[in-house]
Amino acid sequence: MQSESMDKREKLLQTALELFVKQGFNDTPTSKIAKEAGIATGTLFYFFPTKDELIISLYLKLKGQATESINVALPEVKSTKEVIKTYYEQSLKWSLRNPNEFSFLAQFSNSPYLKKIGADEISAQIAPVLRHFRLAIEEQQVVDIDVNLLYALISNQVFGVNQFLSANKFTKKEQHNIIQDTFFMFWKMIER
Amino acid sequence: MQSESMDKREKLLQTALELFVKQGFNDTPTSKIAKEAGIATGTLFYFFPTKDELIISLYLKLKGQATESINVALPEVKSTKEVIKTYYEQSLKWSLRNPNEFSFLAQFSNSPYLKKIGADEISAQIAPVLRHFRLAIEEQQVVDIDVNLLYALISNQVFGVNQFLSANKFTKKEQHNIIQDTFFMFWKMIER
DNA sequence: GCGTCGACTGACTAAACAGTCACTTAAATT
DNA sequence: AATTTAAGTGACTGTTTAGTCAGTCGACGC
Repeated sequence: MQSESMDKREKLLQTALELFVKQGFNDTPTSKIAKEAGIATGTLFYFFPTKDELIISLYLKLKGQATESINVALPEVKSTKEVIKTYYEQSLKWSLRNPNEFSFLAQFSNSPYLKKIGADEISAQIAPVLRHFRLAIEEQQVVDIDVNLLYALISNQVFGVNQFLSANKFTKKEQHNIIQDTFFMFWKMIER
Repeated sequence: MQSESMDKREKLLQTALELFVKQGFNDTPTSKIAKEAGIATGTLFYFFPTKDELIISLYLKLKGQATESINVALPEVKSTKEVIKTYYEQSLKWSLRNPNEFSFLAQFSNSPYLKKIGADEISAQIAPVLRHFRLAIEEQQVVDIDVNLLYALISNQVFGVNQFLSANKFTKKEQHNIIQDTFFMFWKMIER
């Protein structure tokens, strides 16, 4: 039956995502998640021992999905500039394709829940990207700044542009142009 | 006694800030806030009819403080570039001087609580800054982009640099240099 | 056709919660 | 001196919450 029936664990995570984004962690009791998902509360705690672990599982799953989706498009063959451009575009496109997921990640990352995750667990995920950035700096293609600062700059520019694009209604074409233009600006900022 | 005894309303907001930043909205009951502040729970609800209103009051107070502290340093006489630079520096310095306040604002802004505030209330607060940015664009000192996009870019770069500076231990001098350098980069990005 | 095992259930409970209310206190007003 | 008013109290309550538990159910080997 695995192929036909919805995996209940997944269904719970999916429902939790929607409710957390809409109502916040505070105002979404586990009972509501289970009810909305059409699953017994006992089942929720069968899969996730506590509400905190449900929230953290959801974060790790979504963070993993985003990272994977972005990294898949980063083949080694491209030039350094192309790698950074691809990272920028893919991050932005993922965030626009998955607004709920992105919103949840932002909410989680800016809450005290973030501290409940091991720092290594985070740095492990961004390590491959940092390697690319480090390379770009060593090749002297890019200004000589701390690689973590570079990472913070690009991430937060992606966040800002997402904010702007989400707050307005643009056509696909307009969106594409804004992404291109803002990357051009970003590159101007960091190129040596 | 007003000058000697701590204003209880203020004391409650102050205590709430610390607990919200440390534990999140979820895990900070009103009873804990009152107890920690050494004030009866009834008094909390005397000043703030609901927990939500306490949270929103705190947000509005802090957002106002930040805005005021930044705007005070924006005299009209300066050149356009100086105005943007001052805005950048002041934002960053306020965030570094007030880490708890900044953390709370980030947590609030990325949570569903934000939607409980009128959009006008927010746009009213950033209006003066946007006027400056609009002027800079009209003067052709800066690339011709939507002023809201410019605002998003500068805000999020401030956020990113704050993240980087907070995550590391720098001397005042190093901090100052990083602020200068990143503004220089930012200006390179947006100058025409 | 018996036993076990993992997925799943939902009524239940103990604790915690936001918010109430009858009351006190102290200062200002009349 | 009497009265009103506003600030402040904390025990209390009805509700909600996260989490439990005794047990159902079908599958699958034996």
